[in-house]
Amino acid sequence: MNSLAEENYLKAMLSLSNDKGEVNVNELSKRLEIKMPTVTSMMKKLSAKKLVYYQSYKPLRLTEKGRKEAAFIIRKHRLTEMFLVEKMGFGWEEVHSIAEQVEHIQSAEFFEKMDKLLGYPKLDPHGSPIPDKNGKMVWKQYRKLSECEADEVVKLSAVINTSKDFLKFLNSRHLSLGMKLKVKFIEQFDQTMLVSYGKYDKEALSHIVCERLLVEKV
Amino acid sequence: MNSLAEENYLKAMLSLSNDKGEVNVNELSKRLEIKMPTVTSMMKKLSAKKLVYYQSYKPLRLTEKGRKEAAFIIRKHRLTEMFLVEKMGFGWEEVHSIAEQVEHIQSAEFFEKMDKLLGYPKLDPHGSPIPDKNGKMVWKQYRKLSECEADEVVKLSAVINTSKDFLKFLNSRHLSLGMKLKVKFIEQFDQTMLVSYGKYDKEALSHIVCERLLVEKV
DNA sequence: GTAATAAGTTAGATTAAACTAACTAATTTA
DNA sequence: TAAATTAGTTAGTTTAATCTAACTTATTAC
Repeated sequence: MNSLAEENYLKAMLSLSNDKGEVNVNELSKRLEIKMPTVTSMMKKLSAKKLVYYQSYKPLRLTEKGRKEAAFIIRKHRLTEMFLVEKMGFGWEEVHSIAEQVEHIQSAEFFEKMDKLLGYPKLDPHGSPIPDKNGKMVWKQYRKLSECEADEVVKLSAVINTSKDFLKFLNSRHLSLGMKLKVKFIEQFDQTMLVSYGKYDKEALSHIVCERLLVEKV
Repeated sequence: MNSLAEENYLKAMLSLSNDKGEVNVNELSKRLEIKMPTVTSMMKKLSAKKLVYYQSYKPLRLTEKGRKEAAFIIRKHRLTEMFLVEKMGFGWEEVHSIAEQVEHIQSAEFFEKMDKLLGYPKLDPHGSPIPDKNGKMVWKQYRKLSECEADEVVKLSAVINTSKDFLKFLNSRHLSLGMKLKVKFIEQFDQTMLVSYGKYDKEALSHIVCERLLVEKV
C-alpha cells in the first residue's frame, strides 16, 4: 500500500511524463510544490519499492508497476469527477479539488460502483480519457485551438487546464464541450482569435486561452 | 484545519464520552488502538487548540468547539453511509470502512449535495442519528433487545456495532431495521433469546447479539 | 489502611515527509 | 571552450505522530 504522499508523486509523474516516459526532478518539484531535495529522496524510496527507475542525474521514469498504480489513481480521480458532475449535480469547475481527495480512497468496489452507475464512461467532464481497469489510457488526437487557421470549423472536445478559474472563465463565455467553433480571424500581433460559436459571432479569445482548448475535426 | 489524526481523536472522544461528556485516556487508547502516551500527547495538542479540556490525571472532555467539530465528522460519516446504501447500492455491512475514509473529505458542498440528494435523512443505515449542521444529535430512547422480557413485541430500530462481521451475521439471519420481533423465550442459563420475526418462528440469538440490537415499542 | 493493580505521565527514540544550506554535475551562453 | 546558469544531490534539521521504558498517581482489594 502506498501513502498519500507516494500516490501524489506517482500521479504527477504519469501526468508529466513525455513521449519517452521521462520526467525531470525539477518539473516534478514544481508541479507538486515540493522542493527538489525532497523529490530526490522520495524517488529513492519509490525506486526501492520498484515503482520508479532512478539513477542520479538521469531523467526519472515510472516502472510498469508504477505506471499502472499511477493510472489507477488517475482513473479514480476522473471517475470521481464524472460522478460528481453526472450524479451529484456539480459544475465542471467545482469537481477537481474534491476529486483530488476522493482519488485516495482505498476501495475498489467504491469506484466499480461509480463506473457502473455512470455506464462505463470513457471521458471525464473535461474531455480527458479515463484509464481502464488495466491502466490503459489513450488520448484522442486533438489539436489546440491555437494551432487552427482562419475559417476552420472544429469541435471543442477537451480542456487542458482544469482549474476553477479557467473553467469559470469558460462558463462566463458559455463555452462547453461538444460545441462547434469557427475561427473568424487571428490577430497576428498577439495571436488573439475571434471565434464564432452558439450565440456569439466574434468572441475574442486570447492565445493563453486558445492553447488550453483542445479541438477535433467536425 | 485539523489533521486526519486529530479528526480521528475528536470523533472517538465524542462517540465514547459518557453522560457527563467524559472519556478516559485508556478508553480512547483502546478504541483508537494507539498507546496511552501518544493519546496523552495528542490531548495536550488538542487542548492547545481549544478543542479539549485537559488536566493531568483527570477525565478528558471536549470543549464546545471540539464537540461541534467531532459532530460534524460523524455527520459526514453517517451521510456517507446513507449515500452509499441509498444511492450507490451498497449493503449496510459494506459501508463503514468506506465512510471512515470519506468522512475526512474537506468540502462542505460535497456533503450538502449528499444530504439534499438523500432528502435530509435523520438516521443512517444502522439507525444512528445524523447530527444536523449545528452539530446537534439526539438518540431516540431505545432499549437493548437483551433488556426485553418474554412475550414482548418490539421493533428493531438500530444496531450498536457496525462491523462487517456482525452485520453479515444479521444478514444471514435475515434481520433488518424496522422488523417486528417477538421474544418467545429467554434461556436463564446464558440469556440466549428465542425470537420470532418474519419467517422465523424460534430463532436463537445469543446475549452478545441481543445486547447489540436496539429496539423500541411497536 | 496498606499493598497490589490499573491508569496516566514523562523522557527519549523512531519514521515519514517536509525543509535549508552547501555542494556537484550538466547544460547553456557568450 | 571557459564561465555562468540551471538541475540535481548530500547532509543535516524540523514537525507530526507514533512507539517503549520507566516513573507517578489513582483505584481496588484484602
